[in-house]
Amino acid sequence: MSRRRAVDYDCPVRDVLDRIGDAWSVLLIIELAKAPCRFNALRRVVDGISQRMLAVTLRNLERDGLVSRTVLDLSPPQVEYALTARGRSLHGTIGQLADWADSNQPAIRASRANYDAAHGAKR
Amino acid sequence: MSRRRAVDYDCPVRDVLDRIGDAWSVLLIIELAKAPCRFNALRRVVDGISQRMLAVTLRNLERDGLVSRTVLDLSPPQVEYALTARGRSLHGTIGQLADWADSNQPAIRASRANYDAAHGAKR
DNA sequence: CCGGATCCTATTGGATACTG
DNA sequence: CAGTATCCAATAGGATCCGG
Repeated sequence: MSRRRAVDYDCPVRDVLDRIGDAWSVLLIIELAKAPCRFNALRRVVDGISQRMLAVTLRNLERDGLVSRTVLDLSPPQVEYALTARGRSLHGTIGQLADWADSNQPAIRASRANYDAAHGAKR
Repeated sequence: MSRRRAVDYDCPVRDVLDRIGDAWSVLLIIELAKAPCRFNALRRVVDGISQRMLAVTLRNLERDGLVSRTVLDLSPPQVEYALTARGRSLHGTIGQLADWADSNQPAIRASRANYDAAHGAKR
């Protein structure tokens, strides 16, 4: 995901962190946690994601067994994406982090402003 | 951190996710959770991190008030890095995720292997 | 010992156009 | 509708050299 490290640190947490780290995965998981959704619907609701990244991210999530992909053979064709049990489980865990983020966001913002003021404003 | 999105999605969780997402921050937090540590000592223990990224990452962590930086005026100079209370708090939350990662790692690995087998092996 | 400044390459990811 | 393929600009990050 991110740059591949020179020495590939074999930490079991890395895989998950890489997935969490990328901007869109989490957004998609959160969105799909609300309800299953189709490709273009996701595209509209996520706002800002490119078609390419949506496809790539969904494929990765599916590959990890976090999201299921169901092709409905209709015309026009439809594909439904939904969280798997594992995906929902991860969503729960992410919730912890989101809570932490929410409650610490103001303090962090403040720290940053403070830091930037102390050191050269725009670094 | 990652690419800046065209439409800057103003989600309070993003900041934290970006920090978590980057490879080294979490590693450093985990390391510093064990004990405060000096620059080059960190460099040795983290293994694979470049001098530049260590400096950059530490600076970001300090900026967010997650890590404290204490200059000991000795010869040779020493700088001690340590988790702040907020840093420790985040470390705790990360623990949740690490646990999830540990217990789901095998299943994820399996899913990937399975997926890769089903679709063109190396995609 | 701690780190900033540079240089340079690999990767990321948006835009666009095309297919089933 | 649901993607894939190609092109290309921007960035991340390693290597290296240097100063405090």
